[in-house]
Amino acid sequence: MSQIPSEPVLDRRMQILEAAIVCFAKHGFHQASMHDISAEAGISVGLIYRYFANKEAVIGAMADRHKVEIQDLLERARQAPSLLESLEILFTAHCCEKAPKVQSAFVVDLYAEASRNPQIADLVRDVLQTAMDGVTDLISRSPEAKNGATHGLEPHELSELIFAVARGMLMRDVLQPQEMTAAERRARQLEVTRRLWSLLFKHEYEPALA
Amino acid sequence: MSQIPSEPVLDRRMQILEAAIVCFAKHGFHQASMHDISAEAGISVGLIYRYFANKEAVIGAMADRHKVEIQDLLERARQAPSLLESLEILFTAHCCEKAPKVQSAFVVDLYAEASRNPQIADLVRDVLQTAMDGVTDLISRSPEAKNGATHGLEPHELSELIFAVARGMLMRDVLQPQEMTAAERRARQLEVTRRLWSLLFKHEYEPALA
DNA sequence: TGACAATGAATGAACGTTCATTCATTGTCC
DNA sequence: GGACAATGAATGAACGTTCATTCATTGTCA
Repeated sequence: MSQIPSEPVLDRRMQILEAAIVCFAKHGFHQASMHDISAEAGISVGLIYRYFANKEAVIGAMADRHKVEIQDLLERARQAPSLLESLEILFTAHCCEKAPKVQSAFVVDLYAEASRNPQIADLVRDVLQTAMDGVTDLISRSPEAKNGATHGLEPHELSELIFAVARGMLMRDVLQPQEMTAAERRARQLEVTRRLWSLLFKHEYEPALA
Repeated sequence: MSQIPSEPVLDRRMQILEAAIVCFAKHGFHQASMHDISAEAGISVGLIYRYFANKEAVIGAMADRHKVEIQDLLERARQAPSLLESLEILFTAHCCEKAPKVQSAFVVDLYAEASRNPQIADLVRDVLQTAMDGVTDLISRSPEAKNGATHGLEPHELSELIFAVARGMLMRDVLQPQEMTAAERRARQLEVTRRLWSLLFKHEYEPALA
């Protein structure tokens, strides 16, 4: 098979969503106009309406896509050989794949939108719950938890702290004055991950900092 | 002298800002119209323009006010008798004074705005730096730090983690389906604070959970 | 030719902002 | 005190612009 797109409709949708995330991150959901998106995608305004009912639907589809991405990420984290490495995957992928700052800005905007759009809030809450359950499970199965190296905290409590830190770092990202390189950002995130890991789980490993 | 307000101008500005934060939290900076704000304040649209050059200036003034509030908060935290109590003040005041969810939504929106408005980003970064310096200082002076109970982490590293968790909790707040009571919210925040404190600083105190 | 993909000018609603106008209050003079 | 002038806070209709959305038209391929 060459690359016949079995669903050219899906390709168009993806093309539009790809453009949309760039515009949303650059201007915010409501500041980004449909003309901006169509220009970014290199198509006409009207065509967007062939694939999405309206702007809300584009935002909704973006949130859905984000959900799938998070689930993929969690699956990858699950397959890591150690808990630390799982956490490293979770903490670095979230902000370092693709365009770094675009992702962060989009997620912060998504939460801002969630604060006043109950539909988006439901979706984000659902994603978050799934991801947190995944990490809770990851912790439960880890040797660290089985060896009682968790300071008496329950896996779900640790998971909550881990996600709080992850969100907090994400928020900080959007303040960064100019683009860091993906490598710099990754290094910084790894440092935080290790620091957090060494605090949350008892370690006879190395004395904290890298 | 009876109670002649020496600066009625400031009162009007405050009245407008009070209305603005409600509208901004409810609809977001750019979704809240000047008409919304004037209606909430119970005045006419035109009057807003007597006290603020334009909408941007209202947003800027809100951010400035937030800066002052944070500095007050830090001052209060500084006066607490112990590090744990300082942290409790920092973690609870931020979300529990006044209207709880309004504050959180406003701050998340502020960060979203910062991601694309360099002027706002500068302001938020400045506030954050001041606050973090304050907490770093607080930690440095604490008995915990002097007794080497900080897991080998520097005060500023601990401060970074503390603020990351605080921001992360704030983001989570906006997902809460319906308003919690201030008391519930406070209880939850205190639990997280204690959990974090017991992880960051070595404790022969009580075994973690309340 | 017919069916469908794609265009982009046109539409109307909503927005930020302006400004001519109103009117309660204050000051001034007899 | 009473008549009148001056003030400027407050109003809200109106303006120009932007935006989401529509749809008549054009392009494309089988």
